[in-house]
Amino acid sequence: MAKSGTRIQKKNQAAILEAGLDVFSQFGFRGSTIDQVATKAGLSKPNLLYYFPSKEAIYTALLAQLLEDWLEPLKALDRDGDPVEELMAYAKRKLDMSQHYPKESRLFANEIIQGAPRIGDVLKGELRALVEEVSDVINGWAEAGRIRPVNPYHLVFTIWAVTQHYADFDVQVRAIMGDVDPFDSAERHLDDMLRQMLSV
Amino acid sequence: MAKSGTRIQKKNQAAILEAGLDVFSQFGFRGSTIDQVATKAGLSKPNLLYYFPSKEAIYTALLAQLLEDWLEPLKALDRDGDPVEELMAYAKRKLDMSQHYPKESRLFANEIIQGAPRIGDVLKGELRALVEEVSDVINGWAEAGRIRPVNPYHLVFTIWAVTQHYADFDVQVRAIMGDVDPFDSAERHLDDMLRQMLSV
Amino acid sequence: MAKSGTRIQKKNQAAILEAGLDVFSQFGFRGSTIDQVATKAGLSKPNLLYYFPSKEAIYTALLAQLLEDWLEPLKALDRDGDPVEELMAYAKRKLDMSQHYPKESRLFANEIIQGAPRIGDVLKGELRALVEEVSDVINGWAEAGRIRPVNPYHLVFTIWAVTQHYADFDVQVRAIMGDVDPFDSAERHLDDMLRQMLSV
Amino acid sequence: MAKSGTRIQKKNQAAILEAGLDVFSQFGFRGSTIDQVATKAGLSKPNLLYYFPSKEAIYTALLAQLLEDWLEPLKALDRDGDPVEELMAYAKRKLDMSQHYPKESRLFANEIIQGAPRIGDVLKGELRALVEEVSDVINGWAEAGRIRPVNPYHLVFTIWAVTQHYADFDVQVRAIMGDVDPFDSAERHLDDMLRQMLSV
DNA sequence: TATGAATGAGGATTCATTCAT
DNA sequence: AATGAATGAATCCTCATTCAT
Repeated sequence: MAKSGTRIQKKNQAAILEAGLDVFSQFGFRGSTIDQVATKAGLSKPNLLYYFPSKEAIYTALLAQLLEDWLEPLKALDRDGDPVEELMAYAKRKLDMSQHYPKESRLFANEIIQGAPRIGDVLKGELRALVEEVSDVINGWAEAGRIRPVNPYHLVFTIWAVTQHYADFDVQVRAIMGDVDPFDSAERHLDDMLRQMLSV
Repeated sequence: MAKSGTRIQKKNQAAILEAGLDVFSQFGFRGSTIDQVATKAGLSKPNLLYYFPSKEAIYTALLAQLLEDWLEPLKALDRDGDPVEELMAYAKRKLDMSQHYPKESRLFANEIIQGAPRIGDVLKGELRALVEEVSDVINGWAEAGRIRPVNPYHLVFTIWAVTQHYADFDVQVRAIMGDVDPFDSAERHLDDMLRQMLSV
Repeated sequence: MAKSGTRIQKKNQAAILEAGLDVFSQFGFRGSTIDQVATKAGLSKPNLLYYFPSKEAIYTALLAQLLEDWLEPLKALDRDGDPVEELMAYAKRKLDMSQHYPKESRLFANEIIQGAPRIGDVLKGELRALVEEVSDVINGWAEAGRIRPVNPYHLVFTIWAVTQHYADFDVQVRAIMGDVDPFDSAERHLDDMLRQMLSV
Repeated sequence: MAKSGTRIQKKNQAAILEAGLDVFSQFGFRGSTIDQVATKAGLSKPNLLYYFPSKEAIYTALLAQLLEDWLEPLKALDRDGDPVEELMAYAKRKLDMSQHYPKESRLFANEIIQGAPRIGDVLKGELRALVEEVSDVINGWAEAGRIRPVNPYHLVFTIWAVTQHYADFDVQVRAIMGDVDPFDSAERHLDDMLRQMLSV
């Protein structure tokens, strides 16, 4: 797919991916042009296409890279830890990602909203399996009486929805909250919400 | 903007708006073509442009129509009703909208994710004012000890995030839950979540 | 070509021709649209096409009507009148036409500049013959010593050029002269010029 | 606006401008198509648009270039020269331009006739100022008794009108004069006319 | 590695004209 | 005599991609 040799190659690839993230996350795949990406990456269009064979290739590379980061926190959930703390830590990590990597979140959101044409398989495969595992863990905790009984799927969706909202709907959130930084108070709210929902 | 006379006009306009909703909600504004909309509406491209002067006009008409429906439930919140019931009813309405009007939700999400270029003003104006009002109501309830103290802004965001997630991330939700209809269990979860968060 | 029956028909035909003159004289044939003409004439597009079968037909009708008015003053030149007075009267009539029918002049100019695709034959036929006649008259006058010897063709061109300039280059003339009405002083200038050129 | 580097760029730009002059001068702005220009320039349409961003840009570039050439002779008028000779030299230069650059003249005429939408400002600014200066010079000459008293504005218009007529109304002039080259006799006529008008 | 040049396939929109009523 | 509806053929312009160097 992408070249992976000298320093300059790596530098340019990184620049392209970063630029691609900027552009694709804002305008979506079809709404973005190679020119935008190339300009932002400081390269000429043909030179950009020397590193990635097509617009699609850049986008796909971004998505692939993104997916790993996306799934990773879920894998870190420890069935032997304290249930409430574990879930709250997971939510916290997701919120941090929304704060520090909002473009990634929006890129992902864009892809899903449009029907996940490029990552549908991952969703139905790896992600589904992962969530199933997590679901088992949560169900185990509930059966053991260590958390309130909850539908594990919807619990996971809730954490995703709430945390990603601050990245994906950033414009709306800030339009409503004005100059107050949403993240200053969001964590507290999330904490409270989960604790209420889960604590026995 | 749009003609508004005879039967055939109304019929075609409606067909165009419906087709536009289909297409725009899936591909976003830039990712959609007039051809797609025209074909789906059963019209030729120039004939479609006989009813709406441009691609943008269709999109704008959809957004405008959508925004009203979007803001309306919030206005229905009754400060003299039972706090928990009022908020749960609101959440329920939002969830119903996600279930029955998922395309509208995705169209809206698309617009917001891309920076709300066309409705930024509404967000900062009418929506912000509305949420501020609601925030006052919620704060009043909390101060009166009728619900647990919560950050009203984040409470509203949470309700939005969770309910809209089922429409906007529909593909992902279904990829994970398989053949089970998410909405069958979502309401129960939402109910439980809000009751835990709010009941004193 | 055009219907010619009832009052209403005549009224509408006249309205169309007048509107066509307005539009065509400003934007040229290709630069004008039937819609512009129809709107200005207070008719619907299809109704306009009920009276004239095509855009071209309106334009042609205008040109034809115009040509007569255009050639007519030349025919009025009287070989038995006073040479200088005759020529000055002719020039005066042309100047008056520029003042009172500038659109007609511009329509004509447009057509000629673009190579006279529609009236080339008239130019090479009727107009040429007319000018030849006039040329004979002028030459006769010169030979009789009643005016200074001049090239009759260029004399005619000069009269055309100078008088039509005030209509065709109206914008430029007014840009340069500011609020002063060019026609107030133009006639005097024209008079002087011709008298100097022609008087023995 | 236009690239300005390598040989091939200069070559293609020149080809485009030349083709644009051909086409625009004949059909006007709206009546011309990019395709016509591209074909005449020996380029594909998108390749043409690689050099100029739009149809308008080509036209504007032509007009800008043209305007300089257009104003220049006027600046050359020398208040310290012999009045009649200076004015006749100016007229001669204008006539030469009509002979050798008729397309430029027609392009200009087209623009003015249609209301000078793109150069109205230049007309009201630079051109007006220039003519005002020239007007002062001519008035000075007249007051000094070195030429007959004339309205300087109309004198200038007359020179413009008569000389440009041979370019702008070329088709008509040739239709009337047949095979005789108008320019062979035009200069003589112009000379005579100005001398009669101006000599004391 | 890098870029200037070129192009085919769209894609939005315009517009003269036709059709049905 | 009039109009609402419809369309095919342009026409301007964009853009991913290729080619030559």
